[in-house]
Amino acid sequence: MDVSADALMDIFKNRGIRSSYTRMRIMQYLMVNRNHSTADEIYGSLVEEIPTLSRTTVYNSLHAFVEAGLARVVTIEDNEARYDADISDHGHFKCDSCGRIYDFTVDVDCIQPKALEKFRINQRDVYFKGICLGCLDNK
Amino acid sequence: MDVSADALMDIFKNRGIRSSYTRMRIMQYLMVNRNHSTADEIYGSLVEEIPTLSRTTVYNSLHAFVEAGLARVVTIEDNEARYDADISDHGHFKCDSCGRIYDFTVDVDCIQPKALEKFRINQRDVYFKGICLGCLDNK
DNA sequence: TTCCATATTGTAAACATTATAATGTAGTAT
DNA sequence: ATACTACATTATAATGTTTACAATATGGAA
Repeated sequence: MDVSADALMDIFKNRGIRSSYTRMRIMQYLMVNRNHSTADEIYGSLVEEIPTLSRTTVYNSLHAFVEAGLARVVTIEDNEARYDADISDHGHFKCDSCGRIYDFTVDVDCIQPKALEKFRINQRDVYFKGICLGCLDNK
Repeated sequence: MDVSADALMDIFKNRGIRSSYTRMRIMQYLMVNRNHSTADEIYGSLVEEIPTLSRTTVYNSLHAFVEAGLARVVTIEDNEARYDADISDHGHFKCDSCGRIYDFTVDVDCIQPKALEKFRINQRDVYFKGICLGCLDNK
């Protein structure tokens, strides 16, 4: 699944954020590597190709994407923020053994807490943890 | 809601972790202040009463509690871990305006993702964000 | 009371993230 | 096309949270 530069420029323009080569490469990375990368993983991969890349730029860009609704932060682990370009409603499962993060579909509408009836809910996150099938089989 | 030292010593003994004054005070703090405190908030409160208290001890104790199943980590925000002595199944709502964290009851059994059918699920977290009623009324 | 495993402490280090100020660039207006 | 302006990028330094480590103190069993 590749993403053309033209398509990205359109997406950025629609969301009101400026296009740049770096920003496009970061967004492409998120869209191609759907592995819920950390900012540092993105930096480490892209700096080989863009030697002048700065960590701050990665953080700035990711924040801009989140603000613009183009990506979500996944805080399933307490010591690092991960980023996900899939903004459709879905949950995340983290395997405590191999560390992989799996997506799964969730009907968030089945969660309608009475305590929040009059609250304005902007974001719903569902995080599960345990052992994935592959790691269970390896024992 | 107060918690006697005797009751706490029993709880610790049942879970196989050693009792100590510091540890009991940290657990009491979590059980009385059900406000999903950060490690630093707990340290800041207790150090007035236990001047020799060390941050490391707070972290160690909290980790021990989580390991023993006496507390849960709430990672609703990406830059800080919060701790919750309420280990019953419930979700967390964070108000983006006032920052308060609300509990709400969730029927987690209504979430049965097919993709995870053969996975072992050990922990389920539901995090919502938005604006709470109080903050909505203040506008 | 003695002893050992473990808890506590202080310091320093690791780690992720943010602040700042100078420089570079995209995109609009001229 | 050119110039201009707002914004993106960069390097460095600082912040904030959490962990590593080694010395000391303590809980609980023998």
